[in-house]
Amino acid sequence: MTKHELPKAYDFKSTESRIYEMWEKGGYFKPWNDPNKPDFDPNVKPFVISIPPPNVTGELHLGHAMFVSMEDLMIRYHRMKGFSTLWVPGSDHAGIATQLMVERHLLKTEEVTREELGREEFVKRTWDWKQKYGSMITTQIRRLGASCDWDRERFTLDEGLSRAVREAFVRLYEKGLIYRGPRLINWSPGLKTAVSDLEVEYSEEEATLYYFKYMLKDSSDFIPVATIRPETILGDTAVAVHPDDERYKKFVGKTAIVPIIGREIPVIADEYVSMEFGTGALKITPGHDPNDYAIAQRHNLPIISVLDQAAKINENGGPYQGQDRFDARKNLWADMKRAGLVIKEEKYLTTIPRSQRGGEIVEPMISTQWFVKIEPLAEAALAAVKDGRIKIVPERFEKVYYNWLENIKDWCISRQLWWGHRIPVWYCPDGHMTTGRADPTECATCHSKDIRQDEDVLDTWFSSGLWPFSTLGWPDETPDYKYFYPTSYLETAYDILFFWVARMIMDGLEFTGQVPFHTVYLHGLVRDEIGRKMSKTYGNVIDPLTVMDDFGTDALRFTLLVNSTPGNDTNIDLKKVESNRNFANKLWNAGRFVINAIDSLDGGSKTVDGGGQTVHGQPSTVWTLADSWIWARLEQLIRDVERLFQTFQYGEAGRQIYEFFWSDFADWYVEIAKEQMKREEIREQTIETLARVFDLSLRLLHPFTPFVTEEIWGHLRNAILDSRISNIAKDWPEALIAAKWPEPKQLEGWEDAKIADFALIQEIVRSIRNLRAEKSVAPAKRIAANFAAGEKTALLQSQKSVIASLAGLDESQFTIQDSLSSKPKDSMALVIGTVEIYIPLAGMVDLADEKARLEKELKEAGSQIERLEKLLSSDFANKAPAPVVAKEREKLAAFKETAEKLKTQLR
RNA sequence: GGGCGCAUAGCUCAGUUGGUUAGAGCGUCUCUCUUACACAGAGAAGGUCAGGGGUUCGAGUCCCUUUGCGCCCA
Repeated sequence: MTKHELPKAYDFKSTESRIYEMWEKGGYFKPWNDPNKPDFDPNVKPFVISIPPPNVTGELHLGHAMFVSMEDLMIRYHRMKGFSTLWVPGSDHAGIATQLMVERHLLKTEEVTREELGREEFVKRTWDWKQKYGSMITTQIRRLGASCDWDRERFTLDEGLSRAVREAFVRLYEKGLIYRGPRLINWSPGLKTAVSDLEVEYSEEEATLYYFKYMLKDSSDFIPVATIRPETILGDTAVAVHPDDERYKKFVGKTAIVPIIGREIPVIADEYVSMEFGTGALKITPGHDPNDYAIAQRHNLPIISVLDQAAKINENGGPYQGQDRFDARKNLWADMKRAGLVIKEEKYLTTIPRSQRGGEIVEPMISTQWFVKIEPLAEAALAAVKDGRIKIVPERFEKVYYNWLENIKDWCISRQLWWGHRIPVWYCPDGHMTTGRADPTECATCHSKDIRQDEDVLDTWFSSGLWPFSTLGWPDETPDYKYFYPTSYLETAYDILFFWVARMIMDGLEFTGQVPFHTVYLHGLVRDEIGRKMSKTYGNVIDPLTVMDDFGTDALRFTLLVNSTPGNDTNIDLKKVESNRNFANKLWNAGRFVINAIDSLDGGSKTVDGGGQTVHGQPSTVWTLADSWIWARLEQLIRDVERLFQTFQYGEAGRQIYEFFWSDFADWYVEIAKEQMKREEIREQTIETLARVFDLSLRLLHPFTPFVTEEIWGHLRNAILDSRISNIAKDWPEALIAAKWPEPKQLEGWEDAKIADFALIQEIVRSIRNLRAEKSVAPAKRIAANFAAGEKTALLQSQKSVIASLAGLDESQFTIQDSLSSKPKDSMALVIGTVEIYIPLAGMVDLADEKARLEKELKEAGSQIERLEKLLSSDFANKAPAPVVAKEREKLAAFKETAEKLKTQLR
């Protein structure tokens, strides 16, 4: 009976929540150097990430799972490296999404609209909703293992953050960078609000192109015109043709008649008109088209709006007033047909602007809105990346970022919603505007007491843009702000580079004078197993909660982290998650083995270490080849992982750790350790090596798979502390989350030789196993073998029991000699480099088969020799670096020897 | 129209200072419940690295180009 018995399979269900609670209660998520505490040291370097705030009413999806996994990895790594690490959590109020959700809910449960409730009551109800459901998303984020400092959780509508929004607005206003006015904006008729350019998506769709006659006044002449949206004819204020167009030149300056409603409008000439497209003539509707709007500005044309807020025809639409935009289209067209104005209709592929939320067709409309004059901010933001103060990973997104900022347009920040930060501007009856950090009681211009606040709220992104500093206390110079700002990394998906990242950079520079972070890491989008976007219509949505239920959080995290590369989309396949659950189980079971081994040590205190070379503090004077090899491999791994982490190649790092753990540690070292533990003189050092290598492996894996590593590490630590080798864990903290990250060491010079020697042992073992499988030797059957090992005799002698146990050889019938006087009878021969192996398998040796097998190998060796001789006699030998050439020469020599041995066999 | 990405084993993907007959997981085929693990172990099959050209002693990797797919911006 062992002291620390563990179940046979890792049970993530009973582990994850317990571990998370332990971390959180233990204060491990908090920065160890806290500026609000008396022992604070301002010289300690912090590492800070602010979470991309999810919608407060959102539900966890794989996008969240991705960013949480990635950021938690970054945070845990830096925490283990000793940084005073802070991950600031929180959520945003998601104006449109939340308002819609609450509206729907109210309609369903109470059958009331928000208009019926009134603004104040509706906002109150929305807060109630937020109180009730607002913690759902953060609870789900916790489930992913997020090691955020929850005491510093923020919400964009909190008092502090609202004050930051107010401060930002007022500063911009006072600087003249915020203005209000009628402009052509994108109007969402369903939501009845303006949306920004970024919130409009364009999709290629089949539409109808309507051709009709624009009749000229007092004439039977007409100009043929085509349009996608006939209802906008009602708002036409000109017909435009190209100045060089021979067909229409003569009409320029004449008057055209708007169909049905009969308004007189000019025929103008403008170079913008394409002579090739459509009929070559353009109707100009400045109130409902951005290009027409620009033309109207040039020609001083009047602007007529024909749609109301619900996209119904307004009073300017004559007989069509009150009709929905699409009904009006049909009706007007029918009327025109009757009037003989219609030429034809044809199918036409065009881009249709749709609302990012809801998908309805967005209408360009003239509307009075608030805007941020963005150019000065954009210039500063551009410079910050260009001069390297901010680095974007992967680099190619810098170009995308430049392109956007160089062509940026003013940002429409007002929304006709109730849920959000109300615009802090008050109007008096004379139309004077008053703003300020505190609510005004009178008009600043005329001192009228009759003032009312603007009805609109700010775009949610206006507040998220302040996130990295507003969450730390800005505009106050709080201890947190002073110490933790600027933050370190900003990690998010590339699809919100413009929405959020660019705006944070602009705002950070404008309001704090500093870049808000020095590195932007962008991950890709998560798609389904064949690369499709997840959507409810496809029915291919994978719910991360279900995945965690089925395979555990670690498996999901590892899958997302290891199967993705920076900036590239990743397909999630449940098969992969399953295999990563198996990996967690592998860790668990390797842990059980190591812990059993530790428990099996006799009591009493450990004897004093010998001197000599050490690796990670362990004496190496009596190391076996396997011991040296696993250390060399582990040190190599630590160096590689460090390099990969520094260059943001987290996926590759994870793969390498996985590979090391499964293939090197579990498949080879553990198997050899079983043999070594039978030898009393090296038993303890073997167990120590198992414990130390396992410990370091868990540390490396912890940022990827925090739960299983924490759990098994805790058991490991207890087992070690209860054993005679307790000294190796004497400096370990109580939890892995707080353990020190393995630091890379310089090579000591012995490593390559040990790795090469071990590779020979592996090759020999594999060859024998292969032969056994080919010849269907029963797995349990111990067989005899005779080695002629030449210069490798001493090495192989020292590894005799290792080879025997791994290859299933009978040690009493296993000889290793320099050479054999004669080739053993009835044996099969294997040649590995200079080593010849004879396996006597009486009755199973078919001479013809045997000959064919050896000839095949000889042929292979021959072709290698040919290739290498050709290579080495080419320019390669002169121009390639010496070590590379030497390596190839060695290979050639080895193949030559193999070929010689094979030839002897065949004689 | 401008920009970017991808194309490697049946499938999904790694492969980042170019180093020499390419790796993983899953799937497939043998064998084994060997005292950590069948969520496992051992073995095997499977690729002209999309096509063409170039640079180089050497190209999956760098350059040009063609084709196909995807994304972003206008």
